[in-house]
Amino acid sequence: MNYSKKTTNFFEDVYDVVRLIPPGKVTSYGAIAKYLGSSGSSRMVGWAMNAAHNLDDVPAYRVVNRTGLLTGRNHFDNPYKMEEMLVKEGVSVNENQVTNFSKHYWDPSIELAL
DNA sequence: CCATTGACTTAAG
DNA sequence: CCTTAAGCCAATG
Repeated sequence: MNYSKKTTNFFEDVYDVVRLIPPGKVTSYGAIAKYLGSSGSSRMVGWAMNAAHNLDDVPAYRVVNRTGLLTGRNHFDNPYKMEEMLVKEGVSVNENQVTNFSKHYWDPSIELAL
C-alpha cells in the first residue's frame, strides 16, 4: 500500500463531513465538495465514498446525489441496506429515491457554517 | 504518459 | 425534471 500521505487529506475531510451528518438527514456530493472548497470535484467525493463505504464510521448511505437518488446503493455489500437504513432513521425513501428530499436535505456549508 | 472511467454538478435549451 | 455539453480530478488500463 501507500505509506505516504498525499492526497489522503481530501478523503479524510470527506469522511469527517459525512460523519457529521445527523441521523434522518441526507446530503449531496456537491454539498460536501463545496464545503471542502472544491465545488467542482463532486466526483472525488464519490470516489472517497468508494473507499469509505465499508467503514462503519462513515455513513455513506446518508450521501445521495443532487436529486436525492441513492446512486451509490449498488456499491454497497447489500444494496438494499442503504434504503433500509435511511427509512429506519426517518428518511422516506421510495424506489431508491428520497421523497421529500428538501425536507431531509442537510447542507454542511450551511449547517456547519456557524 | 495518454486515454478512459466514475457513488457528480452546473448551465443552457 | 429531461437532454446535451462541459468541467472536475483521482484511479486504472
